[in-house]
Order: sequence, then structure tokens, then C-alpha cells
Amino acid sequence: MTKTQGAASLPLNQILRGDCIDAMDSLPAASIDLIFADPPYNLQLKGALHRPDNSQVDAVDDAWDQFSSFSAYDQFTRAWLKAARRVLKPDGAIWVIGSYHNIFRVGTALQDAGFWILNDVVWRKTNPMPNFKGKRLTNAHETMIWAGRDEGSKYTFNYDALKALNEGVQMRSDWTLPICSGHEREKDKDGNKAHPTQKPQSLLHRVLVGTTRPGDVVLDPFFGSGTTGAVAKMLGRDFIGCERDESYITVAERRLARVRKLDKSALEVTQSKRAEPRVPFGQLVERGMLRPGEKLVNARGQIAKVRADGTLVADQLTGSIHQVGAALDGAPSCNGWTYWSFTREGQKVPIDILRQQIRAEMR
Amino acid sequence: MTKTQGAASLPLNQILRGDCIDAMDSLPAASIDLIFADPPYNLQLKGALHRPDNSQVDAVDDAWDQFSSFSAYDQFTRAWLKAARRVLKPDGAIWVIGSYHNIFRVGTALQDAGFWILNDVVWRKTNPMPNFKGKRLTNAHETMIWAGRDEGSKYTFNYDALKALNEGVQMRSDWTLPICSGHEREKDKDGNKAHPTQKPQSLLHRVLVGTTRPGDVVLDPFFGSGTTGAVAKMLGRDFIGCERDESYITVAERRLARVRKLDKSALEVTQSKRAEPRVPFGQLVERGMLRPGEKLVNARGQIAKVRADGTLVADQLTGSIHQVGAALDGAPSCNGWTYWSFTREGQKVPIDILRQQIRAEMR
DNA sequence: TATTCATATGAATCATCGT
DNA sequence: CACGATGATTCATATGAAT
Repeated sequence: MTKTQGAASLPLNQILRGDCIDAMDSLPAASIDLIFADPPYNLQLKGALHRPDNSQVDAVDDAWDQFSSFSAYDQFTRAWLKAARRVLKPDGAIWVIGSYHNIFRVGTALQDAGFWILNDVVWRKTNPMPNFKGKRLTNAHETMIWAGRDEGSKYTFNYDALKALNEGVQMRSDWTLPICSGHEREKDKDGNKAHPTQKPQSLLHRVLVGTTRPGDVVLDPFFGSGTTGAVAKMLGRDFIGCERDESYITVAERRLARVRKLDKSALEVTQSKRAEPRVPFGQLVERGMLRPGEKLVNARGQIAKVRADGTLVADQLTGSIHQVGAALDGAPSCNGWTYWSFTREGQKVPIDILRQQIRAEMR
Repeated sequence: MTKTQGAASLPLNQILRGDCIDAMDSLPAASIDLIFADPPYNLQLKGALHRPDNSQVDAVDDAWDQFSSFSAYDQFTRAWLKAARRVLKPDGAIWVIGSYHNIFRVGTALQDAGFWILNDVVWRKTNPMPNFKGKRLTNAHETMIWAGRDEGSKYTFNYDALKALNEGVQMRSDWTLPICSGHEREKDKDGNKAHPTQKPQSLLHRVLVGTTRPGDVVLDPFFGSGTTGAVAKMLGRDFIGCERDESYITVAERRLARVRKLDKSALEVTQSKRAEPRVPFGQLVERGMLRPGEKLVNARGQIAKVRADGTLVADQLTGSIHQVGAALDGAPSCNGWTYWSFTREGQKVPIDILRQQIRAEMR
């Protein structure tokens, strides 16, 4: 299918084979409404990584993620961004997703090329891979940059749609969503994951609902398994994908054939009521609601002292509020939140009151 | 107070007046354990912003946040990072906080200068300022970059303390904390906020508990209202601040005078097992806790026999508790201490229990 | 059918010390 | 510096078998 766009026409809802720069250069200038790009992250992993149970992590070690230096990665980034900028309409916008390995290079290149950053958005993963060796923090998020083509671009932003998606509260710059797994994950003929870094549809759903209109043309220069195309088709947007790996193209085409455009009623999303958020006891210390060194007391008048990392000490015992409570009672377990009290103005107050305060703030 | 550091001495727990580059250049090389930097964000705000109720937002429009171009900001960033890198110990690390206006420039400059990014950490604000005009997403987070001085730096990471702070679950790269407000916010003599961008103590608490040791020297090149110094003092770390604005120095010094160091027991945090002394398995045999010839068993019921020199035999296999365990599982490695159990009174007991007994005696 | 248990796995720059 | 030995280390889901 093609669409007349000014004097030229666009190869809509197709995957363009080969290098994305060549593919974008073949399109007319100022013809695209939105670009979503998931470029290589330049991970540069060294050796194999094993889980504590000795299973090996299936790492992203594909040739397409290998660059010889930051400088080589920058050159690559600036080249594809230049081609991307040419095909964008003056009021068009771009999203790029990445991790700390590459996102700072991408952000700098975007600003240097004249794009105007509108927000950086954090995708908080509900189920990230842990840090198996305990040497760093769990890498639990990825970063997306949303930018207009120019400082003055009149970008599309469906404020009320996103507010509705967020239970009537203005959508924030941090999005909590699970990684792509289960039925949603595309498999090859052996049942293995067909693409190492398939993005969840929920992420693209939010991007496209929030920053495109029905009938808009969305370009994805690194199409991969085709999540952008699948969600675009479902939401009644047109897409153009670029991909140089034939096996990914095969997977994406099979996937796209399965996708049906949603009717209006199906588009209405139902939000599940989220459970009460977990509040670590240490947060009461960090936030100064309890001082390190402060004394807590249980119903029998036994005392424990708070430490800077949110653990307690009582007699010879050390551990979490739950562990120390259980040990003092000789019980297998204990709810520390209701077990311990602190003192304010001569009154004993259960520490759970403080947790409730934090939860109230989080809402 | 000063501390002898090699041949030179450090102006500990003081605020150095003037430009931070000059101040850092006056310090000896390789003398600082950790740097926490909250540089200008280069916001480049245009006009005044009003809330829906027509009150005006008190914007960050200070002269110190004005740069003529991205290039000028980059030059500034690369200059202070160079000075910062010189004063860091080889195994030192740096934290830099910023927003999408500047953090991509900072991250690129860090990587180009040879720092090695360990994590990017998202500070999710529980109570961010909304987007009043409904033109973008609520800017609800800021980004921190944590980086070692070099790729191979043996940075400090108190994994177990952070895990304890997070209720026994590995700490993630997204931290949900409220902004600094209320009585924590430093006020000037008119009762107005004394600094436009004061950071919450909870943020620094987590940074310093997680990535410094008691007695470490923490440098903050953009000291401002002195949050880094206040939390460092409280946690028994030494600090050095740099600040060129006399009014901020006045505020910070008044604030620091109020802060009390926590007592020792409150400062102790959960220790890593790696810090425990190493106990050779042979010592269990020497001490008669296990007899030569005694049988050990793994989870699958496979048996190995203890020899007088502290090696094991199973089938044709001989070697350390780790080597025989790994070989039986066909695994690349194995922690023999948790892999093997012995029998006492009909009960299977992990041999690690015996190691813990020896360690308890050593204390 | 409901519940429990065991197993698999995800964009990861993932160890340290002594010889 | 290279190498070998020691030994520390995981969270949330999805899936499928067993009860």
C-alpha cells in the first residue's frame, strides 16, 4: 500500500530491507509524523555470566551490537539521526530508547542535531533481571527520550488520553511496565526467543496513544521483531519499518499478519487496581521519620535500636524488623510493622503509622 | 581539621570558597574516596510560568545556571570533571545528578574522560511539580550517574547494607523518595527557601550508606546548602565542599553546626560475607569437627568422603569441596560450603554451620 | 479444578586473592 | 600480569507437572 504525500508516495505498512539510512534516504523529506527508534545499545559485554544456580545468562552478543569505540558509536548515531530528521515533518517528533551504555551518547547527539527534548521517560521494569553477583544495583529500568524535530515543533500530545490511562491523574515521566515474555514473546521454529530484545507492546501502546493521531505515519528504523508495527496496526496508525536481518523480517511479517486493528470499544483499556506498594522499613530511616539510634519497643517492653541501614539490634540479635521480632518471640515469623512502636511526645505509636504516611504520599 | 594523606594534608569537613576547579586543583591528587556532584542543570527557561490558580512558579533563574550554548556547557562540564578525576583515588567513584537538560551531556563527558559507568539511578519523586499546561508528561524524576574512576576501579559497594535498607530485596536502580520540603528545607532570614535546588537527605543517605565506608572522604564540588556535608557528618564520613556563593556558605555552615554524628552502634551496617575471614575446609578436619573418612552428602544424595588433608573423594573424583561439587554437577563452579552436608543425630547439617562456629570463636 | 512445586529466563558493561 | 583456587551470588513471572 502506498499513500500520496505531497508529490511523492510512501511505502506504508511495509518493511524496507537493508540499512536503515539507505531506506530512510529513499523516502521523501518531511513525510513522517513520528519515529520510534530502538538502536543497538553497544553493551560491550566481556565474559559469560552465570546465575547463582549455575545456569548461563543468554546475553546480547549479536554482531549488530558491536562497535569498536564510543567514537564509532557516535558516528553511527549521528548518521542515522540525520537521515531520520530529514524524513520527519517539521512538527514531527522522535522517541529513542536505550540504557546507560548508549543513552547519553544518543541524547547528546539529538541535542546537537537540533532536536528539542520534551521529556526523558523511564521504563521501570516490574520484573528485571537481578544483579547476580551483587556488585551493582539491579539494572531495573531503561530510558526513552522524546524530542520534537525542532525547538518550536508543534508536536502531538494527547494529554487527556494519557491522563485517562493513568486513572485520571496526569501521566508522569516514569512508566512501570513488565518486560515482554510469555505468549507475547515471538518464538523461532525451535521455540527460542526470535529476537533478543523484543519490547513489550504496552510500552509502544503508551507511546503511540500519547504522541500520535489515528492515520499518522510511524517510522521505526530498527524494526526487529516488529513491535512498533504491530501496535501501530492495532491502533489504526500506518507504519514503515527498516530492517536488515532477513530472519527478523520473517518473524515480523508473520507477526503483523496476525495483528487485527482494534475496534473502538476494544481500545478502551481496563486498569487493574494495583496492590498497596511495598514500603521498605529503611525508608523511614532515610526519610528521617526515625533516627538511626532511636529505640523501638514491643508489647512486652523489650527494646531494639534502629541502625542506619534499616536493620535493628536487640541484645545479641540483628536483622530486619520482622526477623528481630520473630527471634524475640521465638516465633517462626512476625509482622514487624505492627510489632514495633516508637515514642512521640510520651506516646507509644506503632511504626505502621509511618508506613501509612509514606503510602499516602505515594498516591 | 586536616588529615594526613600521603605527603599532603586535606582540609576536612570544611567549605572551600571560590570556583570548584581552583579548589579541587589545590587538593592533592588521588586523595578522595567519593565525589557527589550536583552541577548546574542548564535549564534555559524562557518566560514566567503560572499555575492554574495564577500563582507564579519560583523558577531556577540564577546566574549560575546560565550558559550560552550546549558547547559552553560541555566545556564547563569537561573542565570540572577533569579536576574531579585528578583528586579521586584510583578506586574512587563519582555520582552526578541531573535532568534531561544536562544529564546526557554529563554522561557523555564522563565516558569520554575515562570514567566507567556502574549504574544510572532514577530518583522517582513522590511529589513532583505537575505539568501545569498539560503540554508534556509530569517531569517526575531526576537521573543520577554512578561511575568508577576507571573501568577496573575496585569501587565500594555495600551490597548487603542496601539490601537491608530495601527489606531484604536487592536494591534497584530506581529510588522512590520525596523532594526536600518542610522543616528539612533550609530557609533564609526572610523564611524563603535558602537554595533553589536543595536535595533531600534521604537521597544522600542512600548514596553514602551504599557507596562509602565510615571514615571515607567525600567531596562535593557544588556544595550549595550542604546536604552532602550534613549527611556525611551524620554518617561518620569526612567531607570537603566547594562553593563560590557566600550566602550558600553561610546557610551550609549554620546547618552543619546543627548536625550530630550518629553513635557507633547506629552506624554499623549489615556486613558482607566477603569481609568475613577465610576458613580453609581442612581446619574442620584438624579441629576434629569432621573426622577423616566421614561422609558428606549433596542435595541429590551423592556421597563424598573426607580425607585427612581436607580434600574429598567421590567416585573417581578428588579435590577441594568446591572442585568435587562442581564436577558432580557439571557446573563451572560451586560453593562447597553450601553444597555439602554432614550427618549429626540423623539430621543433615550444612558444613557451613561449622565454619560459622569457627568464625564466631575468632571474633 | 484448585493448589503447590519445580524449573526456566530476561538488553548485564556482574570477583578476588595468592602465586 | 596471567593463571588457578576459593567461594559469593537472584527477582519476578511464566509454564508445566504433580497432587
